[in-house]
Amino acid sequence: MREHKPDKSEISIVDIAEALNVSAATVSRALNDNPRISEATRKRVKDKAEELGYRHNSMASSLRNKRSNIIGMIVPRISMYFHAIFITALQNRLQEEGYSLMVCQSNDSESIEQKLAATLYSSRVDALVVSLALYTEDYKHFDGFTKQGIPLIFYDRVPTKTYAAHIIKGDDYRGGLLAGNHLIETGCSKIAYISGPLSCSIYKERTEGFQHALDKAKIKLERKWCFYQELTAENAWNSLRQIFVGKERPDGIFASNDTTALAAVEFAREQGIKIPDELKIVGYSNDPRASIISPPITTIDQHPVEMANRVAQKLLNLLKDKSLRAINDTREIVPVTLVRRMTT
Amino acid sequence: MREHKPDKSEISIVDIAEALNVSAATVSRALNDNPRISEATRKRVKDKAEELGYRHNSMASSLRNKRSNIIGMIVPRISMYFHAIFITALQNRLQEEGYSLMVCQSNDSESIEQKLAATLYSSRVDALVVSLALYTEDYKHFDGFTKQGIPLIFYDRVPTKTYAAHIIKGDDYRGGLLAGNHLIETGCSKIAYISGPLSCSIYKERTEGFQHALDKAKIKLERKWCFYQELTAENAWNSLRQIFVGKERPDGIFASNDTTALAAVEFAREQGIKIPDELKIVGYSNDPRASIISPPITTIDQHPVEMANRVAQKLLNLLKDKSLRAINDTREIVPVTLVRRMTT
DNA sequence: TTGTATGCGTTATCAC
DNA sequence: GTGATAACGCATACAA
Repeated sequence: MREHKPDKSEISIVDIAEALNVSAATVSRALNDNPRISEATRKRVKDKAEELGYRHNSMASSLRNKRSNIIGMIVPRISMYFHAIFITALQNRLQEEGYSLMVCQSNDSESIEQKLAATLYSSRVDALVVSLALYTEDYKHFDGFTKQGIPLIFYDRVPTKTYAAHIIKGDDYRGGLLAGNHLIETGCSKIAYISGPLSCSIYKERTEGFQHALDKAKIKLERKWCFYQELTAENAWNSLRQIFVGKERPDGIFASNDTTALAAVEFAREQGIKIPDELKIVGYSNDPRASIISPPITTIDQHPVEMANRVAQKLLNLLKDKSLRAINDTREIVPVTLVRRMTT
Repeated sequence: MREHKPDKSEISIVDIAEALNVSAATVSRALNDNPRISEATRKRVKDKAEELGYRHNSMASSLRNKRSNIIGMIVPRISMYFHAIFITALQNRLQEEGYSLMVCQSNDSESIEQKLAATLYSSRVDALVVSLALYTEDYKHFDGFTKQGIPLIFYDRVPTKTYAAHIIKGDDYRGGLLAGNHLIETGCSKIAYISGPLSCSIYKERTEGFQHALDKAKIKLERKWCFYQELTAENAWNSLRQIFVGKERPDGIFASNDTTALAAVEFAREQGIKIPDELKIVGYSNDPRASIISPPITTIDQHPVEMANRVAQKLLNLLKDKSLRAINDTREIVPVTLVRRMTT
């Protein structure tokens, strides 16, 4: 028996039903625009709902429907330009379809990534979109999603080993190749390379493409001029100091992100090294900062919006048609573009 | 009667209970580390849960508890440096306490902001954190939160009119004052001003502080050198062209964000105007781009991390102690700092 | 320390 | 076109 609760402020469909002398089922149907309900009742219900200040309870609804309409997302950091743009584009698209994005940051820590995966897993997200942390080489923490048939999509930084999931990534091999070819074509022969760790797919593939370009031109990549590390400005400066310590100096640098390319330009400025005459630089990502510094930096554009659109499309297909989930290891490659500026 | 479902893959506490010959209540308690349960049972339950691949269902839990452990958030754009840093700091703190952040972007559109507020409202977020869109001057879409006793906190871009909500904001008045004083002290007397629209609290207050500085020095702000508009690079260029169209030129510019200050530096470079000799520039926000351009830009730091920490603290207090919700119109001001660089 | 019973708010199924 | 009912999974009050 329902007791009288004078302070009961939350209105449920039952309250509306009572007020209108109809059943809760009818109210639910009317509110959901179910076609089997008369126009008149629909209106009566909606008006009364408005009047009573009813708000839909998506927890109850989700529990009943077994879907939360929430898409989980794990990214390294939202402050990275590429990811910020990607997230925005994805969010705009998903919002149109009634989904919300729950964006979490791993801060490039594998252990945080694991915790977030667990949390999102029990939060019952309808799908998970991930760009991996820098050193994640084991993907067990995502197994549950696939086992439960929850769509799992990796973008940009994707598994380097075989793993049952959808993958949508940039053409990093080509990016590395373009960068290498471009440096060579503009006359470089002694090239330094500052890369991210090879545990991370994007750096691994950029390295392969870059290496291929050098091999073709029979240019050797000097061991002492190669770095594989987290691409912070500070690390970049340390590497640059090491690279320019001796008499023999490179005439080109491929930096695997723009933060590092930026540091290289600043380093050269400090050292009085002329760009592009004495030193050419190519970065990666087309971060806005790359076009602001003097000289503006030649870089590789990854087309984050297009990548987001492809992820959105894949996601929506998977969400709408469960039968598509039988296949869970598709792979798409998004083209990259070299943007030439004044450092080459 | 429970039917046999061969493909039933989701394990509930009932399944664990049956497997262990205990009640569901016991399982629930064991899983939640309820002290009134024996160590032995707790372990048995947890082991079995692990074995069966049980995952907690937060929808059911939320429905029952009437709390979602989700904090809603509406920001203009996550690609703005200030907001990206703020969000990250807030998220890190809230995660420690078991809350998730649902970050939504208004894209500076009031109508999107309204929709997001409605969605988050029926998503049953436990609290809402908002930085307003550029032209939002009516706050009705947030009324529901306060009515339901859901903590509502505005940060940075806050209501300009009296509104029952918690406010944590930067000292924009002081920021404007500092910028004005600094330009005057470094010798400017003919000052141009490119501001955001005055519908937005931050620009309104920066304008007041700036105006106060000029008044004190008996410097008049020329009508034709004042702009109040969305602070995009494109708008900035248009304004700059208008400002520098005639013979009489300003010797100082206060740009109310760094995007605009950046444009001013580039404009000056294009026009051959010497900075800081012929023209001094002060920006706002301490965006990383401001320190990268040549010459690096003098700007105002808003201390996003400190602001986020204060919001987190306020939020957690409100969440933990419902009695605090009696007061819903507190106000905190976070100090700002002038960062002097080479444009002044 | 554990079990029983109940309800959170919604919606699908079946009946009329 | 509408109603009655059950069930989603969990956690609490109350009993034992």
